[in-house]
Amino acid sequence: MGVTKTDLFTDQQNELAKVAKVFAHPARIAILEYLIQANSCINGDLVQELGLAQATISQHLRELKEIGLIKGSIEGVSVNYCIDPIRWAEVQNLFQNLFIGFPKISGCC
Amino acid sequence: MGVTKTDLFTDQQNELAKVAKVFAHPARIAILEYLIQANSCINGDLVQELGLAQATISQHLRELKEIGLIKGSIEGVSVNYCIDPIRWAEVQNLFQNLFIGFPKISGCC
DNA sequence: TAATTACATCGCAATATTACGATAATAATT
DNA sequence: AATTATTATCGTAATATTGCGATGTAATTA
Repeated sequence: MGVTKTDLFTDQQNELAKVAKVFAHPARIAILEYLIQANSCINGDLVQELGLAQATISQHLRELKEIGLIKGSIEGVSVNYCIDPIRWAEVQNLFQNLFIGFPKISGCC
Repeated sequence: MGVTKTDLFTDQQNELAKVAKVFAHPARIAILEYLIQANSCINGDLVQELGLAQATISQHLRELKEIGLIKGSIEGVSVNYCIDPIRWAEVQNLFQNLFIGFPKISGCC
């Protein structure tokens, strides 16, 4: 079928999966890492940096924006993107909460 | 096209994206959360718990196994699955390293 | 050995993702 | 107003993912 049965799962599970999906592409990881070190950048910078077409970068930026990880502000003729620190911490906690649920002490099998 | 241009990115970026893809489905999150609280379980438990078909659960288990997050050991006629603590910590670090790269102090835009 | 139990794999249909050329939209510049 | 620069959106082709019935496989039991 190809359609996820979201009604079978909790809101938290669906939310974490949706966020993880945004991290599930190396171009979006690369964009985030570039934003971390550059603090902010425009679409054209990323086209230069990553070697993907402008339309493709724009599409990845939209997905990052839709999940709230980045924000864009119009800066003259271009759009300045940067990480949203609030959302960033929120997403960090989402993953953290899953990981700390399994303490490494318990060697089961 | 539909095929990711992995050659444009670093091994680390591709690895993190590949791991994130495994987390990018609520059923796999649910399986991991179930394993955290139950310590170990068999395929049939998850079919009962999640309400997906046996073949579907088996497929999700394979993806979790392929990335190394879980291990399965034959237990009579069934297979006992549990989280691999070593790999779990490794994956936790992969995400952690990305998140701590952006300290929340820097309010940019 | 035949039947049973539990899981993996195959094959398929429905849907989603990825990449990009073409084109539209918006703001600055001439 | 026309041009330029930058980004967003549309449409499309190629590929990937999701879910499940059907079938295969391996170990246990009758």
